[in-house]
Amino acid sequence: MVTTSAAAGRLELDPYQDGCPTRRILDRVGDRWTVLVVGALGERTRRFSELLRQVEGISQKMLTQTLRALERDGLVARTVYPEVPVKVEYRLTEGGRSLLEPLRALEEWSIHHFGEVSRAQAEYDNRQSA
Amino acid sequence: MVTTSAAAGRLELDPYQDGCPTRRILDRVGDRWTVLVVGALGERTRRFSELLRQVEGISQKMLTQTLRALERDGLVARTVYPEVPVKVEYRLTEGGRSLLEPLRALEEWSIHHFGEVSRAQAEYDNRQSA
DNA sequence: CTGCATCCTGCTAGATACTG
DNA sequence: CAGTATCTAGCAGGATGCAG
Repeated sequence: MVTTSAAAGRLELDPYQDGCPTRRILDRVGDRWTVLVVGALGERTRRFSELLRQVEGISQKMLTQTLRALERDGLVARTVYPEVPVKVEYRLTEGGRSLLEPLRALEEWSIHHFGEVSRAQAEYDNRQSA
Repeated sequence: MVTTSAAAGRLELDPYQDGCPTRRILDRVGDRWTVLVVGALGERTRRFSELLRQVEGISQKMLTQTLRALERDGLVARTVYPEVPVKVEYRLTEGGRSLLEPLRALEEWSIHHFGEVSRAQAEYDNRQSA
């Protein structure tokens, strides 16, 4: 892992620029299901059907799509066991595991600030209707 | 993810559960424009038109929408100066600034892993067409 | 079991025009 | 300058059926 000296090298890859390549990454990473699927794979290797059950609300189509994208990005590895019926396992690659940390940070933030945000929303809505 | 030691029996905040409230937060936070707008406000207070210019590619509509959502969440404060023409400034609240860190972590990750991911994609696409 | 193809729908976001 | 309102197109994503 490269250590990140935060503010230093921000100029080369400025995500505020429209064409900036990091935007593509941020888009994928910010995807609703990506976050949850990567999280679900954080603990251990999982089968397709396991993921379908664990990530509540995801459709088969979106799970497939999300996994394919992650595989293409080299963040998830896919292993097919040619049994009958077929068994397919997914696991995070090293890159995928490295993504786990920033995502956990986000999740921690969500949990920690949920109450605060909810209160703010309630107040805001109150002011509006008043 | 929620596997922070104390999280044993907290069904309420399991983001894998469909109804989990943290999902709403993750959804907003993971939003394409939210990340960029919060980032743009990280440095200092900015005016509407400044943001419109800085966050390249965002439409006026989406900027307004994103700012309203952030304001509602209590993450951004809005100040109107009743001059002519009107001047409106946006700044991060304390909560908003606290969000800055996990977002920066994500951005750092994107920058550091961009090359790796690109290579993986190229390889993947090669295998497909072959 | 896993996953692709197809069809169909609702919402999202862009463009445009108008206002305080 | 900083919005709101309306209209529309495109596409994300659900449902279903089929295949390896």
